[in-house]
Amino acid sequence: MLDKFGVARALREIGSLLELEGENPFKVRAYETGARALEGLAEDLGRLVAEKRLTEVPGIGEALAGKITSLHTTGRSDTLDKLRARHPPGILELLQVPDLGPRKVAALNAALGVCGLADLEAACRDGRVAGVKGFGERTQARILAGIERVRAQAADRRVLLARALDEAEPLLAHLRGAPGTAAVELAGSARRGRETVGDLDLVAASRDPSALSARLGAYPGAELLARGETKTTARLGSGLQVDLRVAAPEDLATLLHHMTGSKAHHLRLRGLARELGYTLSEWGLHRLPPSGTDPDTPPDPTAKVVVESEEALYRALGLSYVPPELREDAGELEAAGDGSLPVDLVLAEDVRGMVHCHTTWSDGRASLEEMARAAQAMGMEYLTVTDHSPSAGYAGGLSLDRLRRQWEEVDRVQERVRIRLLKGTEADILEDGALDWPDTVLEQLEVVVASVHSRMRMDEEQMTRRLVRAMSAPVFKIWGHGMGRLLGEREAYPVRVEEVLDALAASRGAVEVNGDPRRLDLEPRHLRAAHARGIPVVLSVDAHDVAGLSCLRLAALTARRGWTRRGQVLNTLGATEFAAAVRPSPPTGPP
DNA sequence: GCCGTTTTCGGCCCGACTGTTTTCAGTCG
Repeated sequence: MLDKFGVARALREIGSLLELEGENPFKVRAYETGARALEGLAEDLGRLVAEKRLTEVPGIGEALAGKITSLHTTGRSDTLDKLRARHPPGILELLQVPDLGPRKVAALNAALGVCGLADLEAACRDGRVAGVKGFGERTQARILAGIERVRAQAADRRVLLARALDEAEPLLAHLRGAPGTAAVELAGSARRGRETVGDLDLVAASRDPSALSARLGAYPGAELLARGETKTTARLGSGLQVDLRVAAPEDLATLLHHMTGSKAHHLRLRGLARELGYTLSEWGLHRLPPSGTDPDTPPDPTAKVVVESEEALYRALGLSYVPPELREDAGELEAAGDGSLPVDLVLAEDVRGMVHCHTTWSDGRASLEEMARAAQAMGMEYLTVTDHSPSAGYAGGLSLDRLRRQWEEVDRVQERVRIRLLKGTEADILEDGALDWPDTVLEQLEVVVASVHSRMRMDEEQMTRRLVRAMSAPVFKIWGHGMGRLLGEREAYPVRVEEVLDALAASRGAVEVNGDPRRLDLEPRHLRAAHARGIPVVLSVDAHDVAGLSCLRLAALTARRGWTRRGQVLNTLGATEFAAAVRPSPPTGPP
């Protein structure tokens, strides 16, 4: 019995092992496509299997449906069992070594019998790899270095988006100073706002590529790893890798688009281009020669279509513009084709109030007044003061007595600042799903964020019940950092999100997009599930100091990835409207 | 292995860079 992620893993393993055997690359890709289709499944896998409707899913045909059914119901597949029997167990980890693909792994295994990282390392150290046909001393040294990196990366592979953006900014400024350079832009997963980033992808428009790569090499701490005519790779002092691609100014738009990805989005887009009689690459959009033309005929220089911008590229393919944050092949191309893609995705600039702020009253490091003045200086119209509640003892949670005294300070500070301060709390969701303030207190507050901070190792059933109860509370509450994940440190807790969202939709409340660089929670797919239920959203900073207020941009990127529109975000409202929208006390109905 | 207004076969995205070659295969993104 495997869930959809387990089945997807098994399909990828089949694909990798087939690749190792030199199987048709398109067949190999079909397994990857199938795995992706499963992971993105909106419907329950069990139901699709039971109703024999798997082949209705694009990318899944008869053959994959059979294997998926077997893997889902029995946890096994004959194909996978046979493949595993033919290969030593450690062979797949060799594919993780940079510059080692299926062909080379197969060659090394055949010649030297290596079947694991330790084997391969030993073979490099005593020089046996260099003796294999197709390999040499340099390759052997690269493999050895690659093994080191695989091991290092196993601990800490990707960096947080916030860090990648912080590193990109001064580097971009540095490169823009290179002679003959018209533009340097950030691309890659950082531009798409992915929560973690493997490397920085930069693109540039320049008539003098070598000046630009020299400039990259001269960046303090940078080390050039590869340097070609149009592509340069470097490692920054921090260890972060940078890929810089250079094109002539007229090719910048297609290069930027290419390097922004995602790969899945590109695959679909290129297929679409081909259907319309074009071929798309980083070097532009070209009309295909008429079918039947000898493939060795040199390309027709007039076949190139002028593409001035990414917008123009999508337009040429009959699509509305797809912003970078949406380019994940998660339905955006279908929506861009039929005009249903949202055009008013929220921007950080749309936000008028800072939500979810801590102060020295609990575990914040800045005073209430410092936070208020900093938010005011950023142009904000209001700030919610949401310090921790009584059971958050570890975080200096407020007692009722201290909460009342905090209100007095809020009133005092309010007289000295223009920005409106809203009295709130970040209430703990207790083990049984109750909030840790009585309703009588909650109803006197102006904002309630409700979050889980303890007992996170419950099973899925318990956690779902707990959160369903919390989200069903009669007060209006904002579900704080919904899944409790800490990127690279702690997994999200197991919970049936959709049931929790159903409860929230039936009650009164909103979901938060938490901009803490380690959280970025709820994540995009769950945001889309919230939108589908009409649940409003707040972009929040969860700030514990003045610098934390700048997390707003990360919250906005994450919200955009979740297809969040401006009108769905409560803190794009003015202070009075926002306060009315989130007021915890239930509206007084007719008698 | 999947797919179909080119529809049950014959396609399937495309180019840069490296190393070991001596004309190209493999890998990567």
